[in-house]
Amino acid sequence: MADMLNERSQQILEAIIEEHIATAQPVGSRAITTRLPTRLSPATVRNVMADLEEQGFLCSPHTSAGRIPTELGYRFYVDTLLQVVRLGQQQQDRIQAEYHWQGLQMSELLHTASKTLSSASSYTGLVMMPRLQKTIFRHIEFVKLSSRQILAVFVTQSGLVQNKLIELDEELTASDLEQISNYLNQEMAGLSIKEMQNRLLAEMAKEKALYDHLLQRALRLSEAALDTDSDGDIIIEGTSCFLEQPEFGDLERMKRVFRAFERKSVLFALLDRGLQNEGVQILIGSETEYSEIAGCSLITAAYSGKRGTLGTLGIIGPSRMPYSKVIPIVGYTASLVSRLLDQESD
Amino acid sequence: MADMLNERSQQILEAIIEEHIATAQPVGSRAITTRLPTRLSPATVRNVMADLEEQGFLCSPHTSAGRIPTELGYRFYVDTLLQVVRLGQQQQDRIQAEYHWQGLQMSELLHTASKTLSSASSYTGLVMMPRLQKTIFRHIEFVKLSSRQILAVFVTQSGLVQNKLIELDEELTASDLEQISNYLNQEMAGLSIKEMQNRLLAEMAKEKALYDHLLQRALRLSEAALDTDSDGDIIIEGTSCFLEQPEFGDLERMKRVFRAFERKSVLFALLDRGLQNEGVQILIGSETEYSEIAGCSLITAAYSGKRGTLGTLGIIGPSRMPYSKVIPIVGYTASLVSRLLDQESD
DNA sequence: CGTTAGCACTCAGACCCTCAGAGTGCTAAC
DNA sequence: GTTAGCACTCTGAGGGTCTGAGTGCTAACG
Repeated sequence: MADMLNERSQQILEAIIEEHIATAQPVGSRAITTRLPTRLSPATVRNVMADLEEQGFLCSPHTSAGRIPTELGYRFYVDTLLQVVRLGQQQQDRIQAEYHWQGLQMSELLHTASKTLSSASSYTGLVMMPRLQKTIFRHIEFVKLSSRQILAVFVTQSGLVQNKLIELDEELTASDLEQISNYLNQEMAGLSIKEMQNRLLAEMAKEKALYDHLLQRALRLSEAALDTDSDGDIIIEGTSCFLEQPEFGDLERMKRVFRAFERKSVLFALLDRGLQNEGVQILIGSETEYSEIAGCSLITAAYSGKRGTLGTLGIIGPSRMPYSKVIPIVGYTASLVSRLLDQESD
Repeated sequence: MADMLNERSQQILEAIIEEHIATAQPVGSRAITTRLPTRLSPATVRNVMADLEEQGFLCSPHTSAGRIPTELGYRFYVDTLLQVVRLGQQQQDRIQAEYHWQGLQMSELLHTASKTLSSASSYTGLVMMPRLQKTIFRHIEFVKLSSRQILAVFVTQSGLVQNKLIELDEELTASDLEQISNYLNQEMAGLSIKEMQNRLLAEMAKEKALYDHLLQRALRLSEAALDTDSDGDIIIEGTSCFLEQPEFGDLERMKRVFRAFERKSVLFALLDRGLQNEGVQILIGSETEYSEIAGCSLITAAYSGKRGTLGTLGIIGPSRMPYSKVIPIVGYTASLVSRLLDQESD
């Protein structure tokens, strides 16, 4: 792919894309000549631009406007031309300072992450809450609220706390509850929630005919406690950044984007895809495969606790986006969040 | 105030306002004649309209447009002309159905409330989370996560659960923790969090010289647990409804509104004001006293648990809003939420 | 004296035209 | 292969005109 273009064509493509990112305007041959290392006439640049258009890297909104990058153009730029620099120390410090780090709960930490992603990039910050299924069980506690009402509190290895109110159809004494939680804490520690659920189901099947009521209750109770309905929430911050983007001056497009933000399912699917990948993942325009957010790009990276990947975070903005600035921000935030989560679960 | 206008002027004002609410356009004398019970000529209506403008209820964007209501006009309409009907049974049912009621946690309940407010009204739903300070303490539990790390879980009378991670500078055994929580649960049940904090401070002062280490620790631990940083969050749903409103076609105004939504402090102050009032409160335009949301109106109502007011909920939208439809929605939602919260804390 | 018809007046918005500027592609010369 | 020159195209701004909606005023009417 990179071979399709000679050195000079690549330079010109890069210059066009960077100029367009800066100005949001179609770029003419004239403007490019000043940005190039070698002195070239506009006419020469025009020839090259015509070739680039032929090959699908550029297109022109109309005859007498300049050129703008296509999605293929951005993709080539990101894959081949762009060199990502690490984040400067002072910017790292500025981001880190936002997490005035005093025993934050995980959920607050992730809210902060979403906010800093947005403020540092001036695009919209996204953070996927950890998928409980994949986190590691650490501790469970049952709090008796009334005769038939129990609050289950469970904590994951990475410090995420989850509450669940359970209505009982039979009464359990405080010591029953203690026995049950002791059993679970001893037997299940170190399993993922998913594994734990499977184990519970297996035990329940095995013990079906058994007379050990307490065990049965334990199994049923913990099953209820782990039933994770609030799984996979997404924290979105800085949606108003979209209002600043000239390419969304069209209200119709803007509405589509905002509605997608409210439904969240689209963003969830996209962030979920990022779980598999190492490092920073970039989705440009229709690569997202959702027409609601046409013209948008997504930069994501997975964050992790001690025991592996927990979720993804990133930013979403128009495809015309300063990738070289945004990619390090996402990368740094992911590693910072991972580090902070590691600390937390000492 | 109501005496300033005779019967006919009031009818005409009402017709103008309702027409404007329906069309978002300035209303002409001609259009009004068809909406009036008594047959009048446009010329007569014009005379009345001129008077209404004189008195500040109407204004005209320019000479040859019709009239639009001023804030004073809306205020008079809401106070005097509008008769609020109760919500129809089928609409009540439709709203209530959204709360498929199976052991929801309070926070999910309130999220649902915000969503139904938005979807039922097609404006933006707002719900203020209860101010912990004012809720009633019910139960506290300490979960030992590691030697120096404790998770405090406390539950309020109305079923709100709050977690807090506490770092210790000295080690506490499991039985210490149990003693401490027993002490707190016995001594403090039924107090508001605010009262409880005061009580703790008083005890701490009194026992300063004392050698009862356990008590000292109990006091310090619970003080940390109750330190409510996440207090007063606001749940906003359906911001994209603003994009539909023709009066916010102007991007500048739209941006201001969205930024206010992101900062939340403005909305918080407004909802907080609604805590004092009985019934549904209506703030029109500049009555909100925040220029960021100029041209917006806020309809709010307080919701409560068994033991008094917990917080406020409502909707925000353009001042041109079908008050007669929206007010019952807010009122009904507030009472529904109150009822559900009452059930929960049996 | 309140109501109404008639009329002159105003103004926004649609429409059309023109023009300047930016940028292109092509051709021919370097 | 590169560049200068040139004819061509298209957008967007600016300005003029026209229409329709709506007004305020005046005078007549019951």
